[in-house]
Amino acid sequence: MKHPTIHDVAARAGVSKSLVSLVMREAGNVSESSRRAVLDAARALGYRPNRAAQALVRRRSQILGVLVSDLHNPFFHDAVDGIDAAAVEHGYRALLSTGHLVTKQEAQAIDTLLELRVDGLVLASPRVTSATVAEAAQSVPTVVLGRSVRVDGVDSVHNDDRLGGGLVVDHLVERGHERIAHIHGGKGAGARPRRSGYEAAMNRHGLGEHILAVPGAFTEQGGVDGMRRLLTTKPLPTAVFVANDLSAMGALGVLDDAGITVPDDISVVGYDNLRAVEYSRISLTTVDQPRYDMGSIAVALVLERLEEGRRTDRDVVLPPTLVVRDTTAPPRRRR
Amino acid sequence: MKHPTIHDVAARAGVSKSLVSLVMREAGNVSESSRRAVLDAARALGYRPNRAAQALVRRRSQILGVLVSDLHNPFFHDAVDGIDAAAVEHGYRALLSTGHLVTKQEAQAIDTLLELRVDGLVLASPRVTSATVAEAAQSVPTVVLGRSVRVDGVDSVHNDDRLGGGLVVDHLVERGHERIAHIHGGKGAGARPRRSGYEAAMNRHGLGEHILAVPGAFTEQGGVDGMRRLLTTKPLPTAVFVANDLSAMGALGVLDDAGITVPDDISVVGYDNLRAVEYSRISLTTVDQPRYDMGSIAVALVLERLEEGRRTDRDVVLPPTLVVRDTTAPPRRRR
DNA sequence: CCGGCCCTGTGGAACGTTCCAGGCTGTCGC
DNA sequence: GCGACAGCCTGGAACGTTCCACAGGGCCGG
Repeated sequence: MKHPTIHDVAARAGVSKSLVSLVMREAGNVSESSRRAVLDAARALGYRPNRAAQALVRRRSQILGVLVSDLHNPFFHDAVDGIDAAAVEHGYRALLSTGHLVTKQEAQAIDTLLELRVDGLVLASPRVTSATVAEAAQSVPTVVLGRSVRVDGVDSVHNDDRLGGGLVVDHLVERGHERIAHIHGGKGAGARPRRSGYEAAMNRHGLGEHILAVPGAFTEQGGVDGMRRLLTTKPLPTAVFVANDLSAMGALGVLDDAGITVPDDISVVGYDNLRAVEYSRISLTTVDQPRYDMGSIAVALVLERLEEGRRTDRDVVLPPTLVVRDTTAPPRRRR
Repeated sequence: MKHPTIHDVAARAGVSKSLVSLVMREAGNVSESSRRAVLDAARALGYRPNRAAQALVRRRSQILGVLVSDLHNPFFHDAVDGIDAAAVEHGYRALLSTGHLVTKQEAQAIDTLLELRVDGLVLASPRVTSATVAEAAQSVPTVVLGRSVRVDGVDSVHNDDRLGGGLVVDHLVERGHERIAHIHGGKGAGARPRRSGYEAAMNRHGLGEHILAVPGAFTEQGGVDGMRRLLTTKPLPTAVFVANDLSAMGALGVLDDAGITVPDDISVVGYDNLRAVEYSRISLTTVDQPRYDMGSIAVALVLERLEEGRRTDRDVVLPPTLVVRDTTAPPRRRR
């Protein structure tokens, strides 16, 4: 339980602590014999460099902090894969922390990361206020993933949610739908633009009168609540665009319980293209975002500030793509 | 980008660094006026204590490291919830790292955590060798979650996979099945005992001759491969116990593609009771493990060693429970 | 009025590293 | 034979904290 230090290694190898340091970080100008002696001593003692001490003197920890707002949402898993891979590739390690969708806990998680003096911060769909984000960005390069952000000093990478919302409506209209409703994502990342994309497209198609957006959330429960609400509307919509796949799952469950068949009675579209959704009761039509790439781009953005000294803000927007599967069909002739 | 230090705060507040330290960690014996002055100065400067420096001098970081073998497997999400909650409750923070199911990456992730001098380590279904686990345990209290482990100095918490495997067979036998096959989980955590539970139960029911275990893995792909293999066997089994839910999803997909109806033609049982599985094509019969509790127990085990100085090894085994849903039915009369 | 103690506050050492300035050898060129 | 220089190695300062020993002042009791 007692950690050997560089001094212990030095003593055992019969050299100075400086030499050990030189060997450990593979600096040049060390004789082969000393190198060997040090390495042997280190192995024998089970020496492991203390990153905290290292970070203190170099002012770099080589660690990137990642805040994941909701570990349960598969959207983040691929993003984290991308983050992790990019970080490692550039000699950094990613450390995750989560706030379980609770603002205060998220803020504390960010605090912990910042106190640890991570070199950069990736906030995946954070729920915290932009003031908190701005504050973080003041001490370390920070990028927000999954939502557009207008805070000074903060970069962001996200897909074009507005466009994605439009894509969905276009597809449904093409299939012949007019009464297309939307269960929106509340304060979730990207929820607003998805909704406005929906509304704009509806208007564009001359279906403004059929616009109907009911509240939901980016969780299963959100979809359940939204769909229940929707089922009380007088002429049932013939198609529903649900804010994300997770909530679409919930919505599908409600429809099933109500004996409403998808897509015969009603068409459903989600957003995110989660893998699990392919295996759902019925394969969901959805919108895909390049999650993995978003993760690696986020890291690239952090590194640009960190290593190249960029000071201007960047907002990277990636295009979403429609994935048509089995939950969308033309509407029933008449109801 | 320059982090203010305790000295900066001291200068601004007109006191000594020691006083600032006293105030920041809420030690007693500080006058109200000094406290206020320090707090104001800290706020004005945006001071944030440096955990690395703190950790260096107290030999505690108040951080628990968590290695998650596969972020994509929902099994871990609840476990992490439990870990996080328990950690926070005891004044620690959990930091996650992942190895993406690759042994070497996992080992590196553990290394990073150890170099950071986390106070304890929770390894969730690690893929690394027990030598690596033992090594980690030598420098810090370590508990393995999700698999039983026989390494000295390491605690573990897991469900009784052997019992779970038996539960599944009992259920199927009770429904009238005899040709019950198993797609096992390879080297996955708990895969071996689940398999031996299956085999023992088969023998117990006098169905030893029908034992048929084909290789799989704890991933969707594992289930796909296993089921494809199974479909080539001469008299098709009437029921299949798949090593975990994730692979059961894959297996169900294969059956669907082959035009085989579940549960009419064949019954399927998974393991883990993932939430998504309730919403799958057809609600999966599965075995539930108390994931959240496993997480909090893991933390408790770490803390027992850390704060109470326990030195004996503990192996906590939790009971699994069968969750009967829609993928199991009596076998077809004759085929 | 003095000794002691409590209360508040201070400086310095230590934690485990890195980095800098510099110190030996030994070789080479002239 | 001597200066220069390369190659290898060293001690000490610094990083931002905590903690310890101690200091000054006020107050109390005798």
